Amino acid sequence: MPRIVNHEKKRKSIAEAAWNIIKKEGTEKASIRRVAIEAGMSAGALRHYFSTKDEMLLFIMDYYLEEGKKRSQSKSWSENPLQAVEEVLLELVPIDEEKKIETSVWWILALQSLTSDTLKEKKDEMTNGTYELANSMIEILVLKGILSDSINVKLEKSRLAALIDGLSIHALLRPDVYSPEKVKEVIRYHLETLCNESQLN
Amino acid sequence: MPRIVNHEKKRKSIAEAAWNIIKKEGTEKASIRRVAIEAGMSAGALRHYFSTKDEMLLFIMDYYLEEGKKRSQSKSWSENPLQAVEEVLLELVPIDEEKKIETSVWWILALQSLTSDTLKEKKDEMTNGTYELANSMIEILVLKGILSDSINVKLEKSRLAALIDGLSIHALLRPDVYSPEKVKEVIRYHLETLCNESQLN
DNA sequence: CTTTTATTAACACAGTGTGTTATTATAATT
DNA sequence: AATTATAATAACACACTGTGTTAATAAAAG
Repeated sequence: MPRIVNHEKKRKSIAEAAWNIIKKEGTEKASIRRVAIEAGMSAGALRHYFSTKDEMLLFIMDYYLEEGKKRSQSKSWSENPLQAVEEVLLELVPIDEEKKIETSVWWILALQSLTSDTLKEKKDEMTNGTYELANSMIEILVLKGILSDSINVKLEKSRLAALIDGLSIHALLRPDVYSPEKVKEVIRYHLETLCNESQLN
Repeated sequence: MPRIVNHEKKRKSIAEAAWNIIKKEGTEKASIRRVAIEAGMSAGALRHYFSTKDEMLLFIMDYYLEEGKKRSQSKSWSENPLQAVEEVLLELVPIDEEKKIETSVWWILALQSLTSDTLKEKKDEMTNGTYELANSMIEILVLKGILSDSINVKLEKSRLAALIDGLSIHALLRPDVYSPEKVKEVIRYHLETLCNESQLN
């Protein structure tokens, strides 16, 4: 009976409009009204697709995380497991302009999740990503027998996750000190210290 | 000629009022009007001491950083340099409720500094803290001859700073996974890996 | 007692997120 | 083809926000 429009498609187009604003002017400029205008609709119309702002922001993050996943899946990783791990970890760190924006939005949302009720529910889901990926990476290295025997696997997982997110935030806030090259260097250095000397080329 | 009031004292009392709100309800609830009421004055009066909200927030951070410094200066550090370094680093990480609040406000402000013009100027000053402290700690360990010969001092500084801030943010966002004990464990573990085996007790 | 000026209060303004209500448009039913 | 049900949209109202401006108050100095 009703006129039918592709709900999900419209949400995506809204997300893209919002992203354009965020890219240029930051998260807090992406108000519902501004995004609505950018997306070519009224604020009330937008509210029909996202009943709350946090909902919109969450969708945006999910959407762009998906995009990122697709990107990394289509990527071909190195044969050398150590190098492959390094490449995966580099995906988590803002080494180019696009990832910089994604990362800053990400951290802002993550910190907002401490006080916003809407975001609170998704907090763990949001913040778990790096931790799980770090775990996987360590496990891969363990399976491949590359890791030095003296390491504590459990602690290495926690350490790697923290290091990556620390680098992520430093690269964001102090790009002069933590340049993409520097970040890469630190990650490589860290991985090297985990390994048997004999495994290094 | 004019009535005289202690400007700085009033700013501090405002800062404390704001801090009370932030502690209970988060940064974004600390609006000028709310803080003014909490401090027992009108919004216009508050504006006389802080002409902008960012200015107020910056003062609050400075104020509480000073308090933190005083606290750590009055503290007595261990004789064992490795242990002393560990204790200093633990000061940077949200292992108790008070530091949790300080840290979350800190990160929120730091990330806002990416888009807010007022905060932008203070960005480096704000974000440099951990980096410089990490540098000092590594240098102390170098001077004491505790560090293993195989390490790259420069990279270790960057790595430590990133690790500490990463732990800081993880302890904030995932206190279930990164409990105070876990954080301590990771820091200790990291320091141990930097050292000569012979130096460890 | 008057003058001077720091301090305070009271608004106005544009912007925000969030709701509610009315209107439009369209697919299905009669 | 006319009617109807309802998704989609628009247009408000509301209580906030930060930021200004402008007038009133209070107290120290002449």
